[in-house]
This record gives sequence, C-alpha cells and structure tokens, in this order.
Amino acid sequence: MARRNDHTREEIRCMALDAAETIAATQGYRGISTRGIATAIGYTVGTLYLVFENLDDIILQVNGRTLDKLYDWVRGRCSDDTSAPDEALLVLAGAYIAYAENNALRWNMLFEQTEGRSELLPEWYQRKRERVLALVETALQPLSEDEDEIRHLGLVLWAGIHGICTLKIRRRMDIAGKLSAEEMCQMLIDNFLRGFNLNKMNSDA
Amino acid sequence: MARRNDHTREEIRCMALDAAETIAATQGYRGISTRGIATAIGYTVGTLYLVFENLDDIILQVNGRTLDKLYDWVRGRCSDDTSAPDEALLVLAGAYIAYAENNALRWNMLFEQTEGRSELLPEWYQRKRERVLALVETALQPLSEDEDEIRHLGLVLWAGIHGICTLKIRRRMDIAGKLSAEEMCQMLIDNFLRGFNLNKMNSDA
DNA sequence: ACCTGAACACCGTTCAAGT
DNA sequence: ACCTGAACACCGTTCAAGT
Repeated sequence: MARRNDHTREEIRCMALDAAETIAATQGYRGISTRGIATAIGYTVGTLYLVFENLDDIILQVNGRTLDKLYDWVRGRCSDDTSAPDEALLVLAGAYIAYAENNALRWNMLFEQTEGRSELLPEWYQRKRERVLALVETALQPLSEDEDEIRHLGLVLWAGIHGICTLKIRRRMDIAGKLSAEEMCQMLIDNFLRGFNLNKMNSDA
Repeated sequence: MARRNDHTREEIRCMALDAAETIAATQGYRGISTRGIATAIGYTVGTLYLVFENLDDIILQVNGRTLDKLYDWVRGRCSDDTSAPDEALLVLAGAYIAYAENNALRWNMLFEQTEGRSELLPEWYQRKRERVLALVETALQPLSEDEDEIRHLGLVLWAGIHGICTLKIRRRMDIAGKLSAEEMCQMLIDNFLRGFNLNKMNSDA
C-alpha cells in the first residue's frame, strides 16, 4: 500500500460519492459513514479527508447530485410551455411528489442534512435549489408581468407544495389525511390561483 | 453507589428529559447523547435504559413536550373565537412562526427525529400533533358546514403554513425571499380563502 | 431491587510514519 | 507525493456483577 496512484483525486471523489449515494438510497442518512464509504471504495478513511472536507461535505455533494436528478426529472415532465399556469403547476407538483415518493431516502436526506448546519449553504448548492424554484416561476409567467410578483407567487406556492409533500411522505399526517398529496396540491393550486385572479380582475377594473 | 434509591423511576425520567431539553435548546439535536444526559443527572448510562427504551425514545418524549408547549403558545395567542377565518388563521400562523423562530433548535428537532424512523409514531404522539391541527380547523369552522371539507381545507392550509415556516427558518430560501414568513402566510391565506369563497358562491348560485 | 462499570462494536477526525 | 494505520475522543447499547 501507500503511494498506489491507482486513481486520480477526481476518480476517488466520484467513487466515494457513488458509494455514498448507494448507501443513502438503501440505508438512508443514518447509514452513511466515512468508514463505510472508505471500505466500499477500497481506501482508508484518511484518504477521504484528502479529497473532502469532512462527512458533512460528502453528504452535501450527494445532496447536490440529488437536486440535479430532481431538477431533470421534474423538467422532463413539464417541458411544454403552452399549458395554462394551473395545469402546468399541477404537473410540476405531481412530478415533485413522484420523485420524492420513489426516492424517499435520498429525498429525505436533502433536509436531514441542511438543518444541522448554522452556516449558510455554499453558492453552488443554492443555485441547484434555485433552478428547481425557477421551474415554478416559469409556469407562473403568464399570470403577471411584474417579475417580483411572479417570484413571490412562486415562493408561496412552492413552499405550499413542499409542505404538502413533507407532511405526506414523512408520515406526519397519517391519520388526518384521506386526501392524497396530489389532491391536496390541486386544492392548493386551484383555490390560490382563483383567488389571485379574482383579486387581479378587481384591481384592474 | 448501586442501590441508591435517591430518586423514583418517575423522578429519573423527569430529570433526564429536563436535561435532554436543556441540551437540545442550547446545542440542538446533534448535541444530545445518552452519555451526556446521564452525566448531567448524575447517573450512569445504564440507568437510562431502565427508564427509556433507547435514545430515540428519549428524543420522542422531548419532542412531545415541545408539541405541548407549541400548542399552549399558539392557543394562547388565538383564543378569541369571534374573528373571521382569515384573521384567525393569520394570527395562528404568526404564532406558529414566532414559536419556531424563538425556539429554533427545539422546533427543528421535531423534524430531525421523525424522519429517520420507518415505523409509525406512537398514538400519544400523533394526538399531540393533531391538537395543533385542530386549532386550524376551529379557525376555519365558519367557512363550511361540511366537516370533511373543513378537515381538507385545514390540512392544505396547515401544510402550506408549515412549508413556509420550514423554508424560512431552515434557511432554504435565503436568496430568493425578501418576503417575510408572515407576509408569505398572508399571501397564502388571502388568495386561498378568496378562491375558496368565490368557488362556493358560484356553486351556491 | 437498583444501579454500576466495564465491555462490545461502532463513530469522525487527525497526523506521524511508511513507500 | 500519496496513502496508511494507529491514535484520540467520542458514540449507543447491553449485562454480569456488586450492594
């Protein structure tokens, strides 16, 4: 051992992230450990600290990958820009929920990680999140010519969809809800946009 | 030591939960450990396992206390049943946000805990959560005579408020939002209820 | 009966030492 | 220069042994 030079730093990085991703997808957040990852890629823990800052860094990078996949998935499902805002939003919400349901452990990790840290998340990570939010704003575009208003609408609706998804997937509302997450999103979107349009018509008149 | 009999089982339970609560409030979820709690109350780790199932159990009980305090706090702030649904909801949302902001570490723990477990939460814990949800439903009561409809409205609005609170407090939307959590809640509630009422009027006519 | 203390099997992180 | 392996300071959980 020592000075093996079998892999470049970048290769080790990839191998480690792949291994971490696999562990995350099968055992969840709590299953991830530096020692486990090291064993999986055939290196020592020490090596991981040459490539990553620490375990939190590794998890953040895995989460970055998850955000990319989530973005691609949702985007692929709502590519036709022609539909009305409410329909577009519903498709978007459905895609988000479907991803979260089908990749529950990885999706959960997005939130288990971030909460612990008091520092702000790095820029590259925030950008990945904003890309997803931007999809919502795009869907809302026809509703207003005021960019700020679109942003605000997007934020609130996104938070709402995310809240519904959270409460459903993390089983926080088992008893209460016979409604599916999709039905809840439909209620949210329909009523919210109806209320918004009514208000707009009134103030235009 | 051994056979000290200084405290009853119930006393030990209380001391341990108090200690855990203090640690949670100052260091957050990650700061809690059986060894730390044991030291704080002057017993050995072994003793904790005579009173609690495991660390998860301890944390769940602390979270139960948090839910009680949250309920009392929100309830105390919206006791007048006379106000209109939108106003009542806004007060409620404001109280919820205020609690979460002022007790961020303890509030966060409510969600950091629950995610890990695959099993359902125990009944006593679910009841504590439902009490909070019931406050929302009470505020919505004037809107409809259909109990199921009230439940559904409550679920969606609660999920929305919770989503906004989550995204704000956990700093997931630092850049995007100049809007405060309260303003976002107001947008949500106003538009949603306006949309709901419009729809109701139309179908009544 | 009540509680301890040591043991077991794990952690994350660091860093002198080997090649 | 690259990587190791041992060390340090922690974990959660169990359970024979002490009083």
